[in-house]
Amino acid sequence: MEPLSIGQVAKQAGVGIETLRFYERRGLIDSPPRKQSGYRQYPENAVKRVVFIKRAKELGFSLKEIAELLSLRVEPGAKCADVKKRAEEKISHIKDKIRALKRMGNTLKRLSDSCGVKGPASECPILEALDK
Amino acid sequence: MEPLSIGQVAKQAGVGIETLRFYERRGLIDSPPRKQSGYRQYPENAVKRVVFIKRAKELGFSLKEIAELLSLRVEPGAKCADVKKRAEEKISHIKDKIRALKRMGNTLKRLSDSCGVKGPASECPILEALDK
DNA sequence: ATTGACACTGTAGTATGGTACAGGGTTTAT
DNA sequence: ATAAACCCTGTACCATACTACAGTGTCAAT
Repeated sequence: MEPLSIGQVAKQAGVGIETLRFYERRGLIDSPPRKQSGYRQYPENAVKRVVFIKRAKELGFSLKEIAELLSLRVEPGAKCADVKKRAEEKISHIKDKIRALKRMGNTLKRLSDSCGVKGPASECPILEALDK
Repeated sequence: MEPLSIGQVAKQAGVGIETLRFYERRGLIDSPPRKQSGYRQYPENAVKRVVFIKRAKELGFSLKEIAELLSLRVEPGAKCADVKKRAEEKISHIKDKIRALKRMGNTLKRLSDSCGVKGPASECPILEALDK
């Protein structure tokens, strides 16, 4: 399999070239081998890794958290149990996030439902509720 | 009613003094009148305004969005429906996030459940799945 | 009157997650 | 061979939402 240039990885993963170099500096992707010219030569699975990062970001994980998730597979002495433990921590973290978002959503929904559509904003129950 | 000092407003609203000056620069709170000394003299309702900002932030609005929300109250022609529409947009974003998090949580859970505890991480099904 | 707490402006720094050059060298296609 | 397209490092910059000074002036209590 032909190694990929940074531009090819960027294009396939749907991110900018600068973003890849940024992720590399942050340790989210491995420093790939270089050509004699210094050009990066990415293995094919680099694209998958970047897509994973993108997805995790969309789910609200910070880059730091994503680095932790990714480090699960790199640590040489890591036992499967360790990985499982981290995964479970993440699951609980995800549940907390869902709960917080649900609270937020419910509050907004309650307000929105109580909102008529004709009055001036000065009588809007959303604004009034927030004003208390 | 006695006007409030910036420190009093900060304390009552539960924010830092610097935050108030920052909000003032951003146009989220009105520039209050000043004493001859230059000290800010806030009307009592300044506290409510800051609490409004705090709550809206907790509901996931950015300061920019909050400024827009606040401006709706001031614009004479603003309809309650406009505010409702913005709230509903927020609700839909929140729902998307929850759905995505649930997917990720389920994926992690499935992996975690299939994970033994004795093997080295290199054979861990979680890690293998992340690589896909 | 003097001390300590409080306030002022202006500037700079923090963290997060990138994005945009400048000033080079390299590859590829014609 | 030469031009376009690509890549390199390093640094600086963007928005967001604060937070922390430095250097100075003011207010309240004793």
